[in-house]
Amino acid sequence: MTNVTTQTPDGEGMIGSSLDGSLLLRPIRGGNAYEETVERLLQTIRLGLVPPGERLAAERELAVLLDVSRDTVRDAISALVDAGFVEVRRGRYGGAFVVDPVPAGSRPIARSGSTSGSVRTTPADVRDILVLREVLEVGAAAHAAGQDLTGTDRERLWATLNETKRATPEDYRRVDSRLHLLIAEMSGSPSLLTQVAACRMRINELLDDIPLLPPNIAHSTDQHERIVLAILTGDQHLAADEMRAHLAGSAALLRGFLG
Amino acid sequence: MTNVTTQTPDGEGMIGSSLDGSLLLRPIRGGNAYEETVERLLQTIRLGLVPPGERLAAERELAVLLDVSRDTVRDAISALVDAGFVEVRRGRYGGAFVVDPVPAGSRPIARSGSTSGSVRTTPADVRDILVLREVLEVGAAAHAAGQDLTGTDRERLWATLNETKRATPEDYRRVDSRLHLLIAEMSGSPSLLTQVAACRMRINELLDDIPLLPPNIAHSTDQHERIVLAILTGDQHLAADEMRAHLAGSAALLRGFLG
DNA sequence: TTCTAATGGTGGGAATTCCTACCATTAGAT
DNA sequence: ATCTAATGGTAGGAATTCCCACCATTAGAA
Repeated sequence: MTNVTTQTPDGEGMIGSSLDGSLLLRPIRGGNAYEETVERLLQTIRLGLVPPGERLAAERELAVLLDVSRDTVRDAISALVDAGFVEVRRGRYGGAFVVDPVPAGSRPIARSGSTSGSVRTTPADVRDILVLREVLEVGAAAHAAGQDLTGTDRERLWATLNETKRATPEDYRRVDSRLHLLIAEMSGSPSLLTQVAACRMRINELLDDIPLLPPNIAHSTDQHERIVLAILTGDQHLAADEMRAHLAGSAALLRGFLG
Repeated sequence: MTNVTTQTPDGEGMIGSSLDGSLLLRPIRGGNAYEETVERLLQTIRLGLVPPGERLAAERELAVLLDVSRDTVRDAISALVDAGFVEVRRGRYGGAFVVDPVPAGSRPIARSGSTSGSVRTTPADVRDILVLREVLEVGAAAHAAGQDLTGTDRERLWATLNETKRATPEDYRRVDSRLHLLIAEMSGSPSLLTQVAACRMRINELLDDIPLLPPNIAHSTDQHERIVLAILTGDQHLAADEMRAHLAGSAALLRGFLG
């Protein structure tokens, strides 16, 4: 259904099947401005980019950064307050502060006529997102290894790696995300970083449904170290391979539970 | 400036510098719905997904596919008519038909109070998008090579490759895009395909500003053949390497003119 | 011819989003 | 104590976008 180019009077190649217009004719926006703003702010919190106890940027600043009206930002923050993710304090040096600890999974955030009926994730969806993740993160690791990293960047990598080593199980997801995002940042491409973040967000939603075992954590931390070392020594191939191996672990886990 | 987490009262790691919130706090949408709709429709035309003489989907259908009101779709189509890309016919079996031939570059499409002051692309922007493209397309090629392609898929690949061989210079951009998108489709990840398409749209905008020389075309077609062969023989490493080499060409071109 | 169905064209009102001020609160500086 | 500056809170109007219903046109079917 919804076949876009039904008739092909004299179409040049008739390659058709799915390379027709319908490829790019997908939803322009993932929802209204309000929903997307909530999603973005939630990401910065749940990916650990704004740690518990820290403050989000000021409303006016967020409005500029997200290119959205301040009203919309306020609506979004209000939703985050209702959901228990942030607390708002007025006056100078006030703002929206991330609560400590950050509430765990489940995100029933919505407004009145929200038509988002929580679509079920099929095994095909799982495979889809896993392929995308591998492409993005392996590529990011390889490019990070190819960069001429500054001393500061190297220290940040190492420090974040150490954070993952001493992270408690409840903190692990957040710290793990920080490390992966930091690697993506080292690739030198903000767009790539954005894609990795969006992808991890989707993956994290899936991971919320399956248990995280200590043995997995130990193994994962070991792989993190090898990835970081490969990046620091500038070995692009090794960085890619180690990242690929690292991702294969959680991929198998996800496929086992959901695929 | 615009440092989001200015003060760090007791922040856990003070990793701070750029892994703070500002990473994900980038513009939510690339413009208003109207502008994005025009852009998407333009790309389906200029990427050759709806060939000259063919008809775009009906307004009501586009509205559903793009998740935008029909009014906005109509505004966008109206802009395409003004710009000379499509002609509209009424009545049953009517619709918006792509003119033949498709008008060449330059896109002065705009509306009345358009505040989009055509943001200049900086060298950093060029590097950014080029890194993202390499990651996405090299990854797509590698995964395509790793797939167990059906006979039909193999034929489509080969047929599209042959189209690029006999394409005229004016057709080349369109046919080239089709091949690259087909490769992305073969990766088996719809999300990856979408990302590749979006990325190519941005790249094509940049390519519009620089000349396309026949020697480039010949070399490019040669590389296309090697990429397709690597995919068909299931050699993931070779497919990745050939794609990387292929992209390096236009990357150098873009860096030379804009970077 | 006549009818049918798909399609573009039009209009009114609602919802969302944006814009632009201005008010209220608060921590620190003076 | 007072002032300052940054911040959240509020309000009105404008612009954009959406939704829905209905009209006009047209190719093909009956």
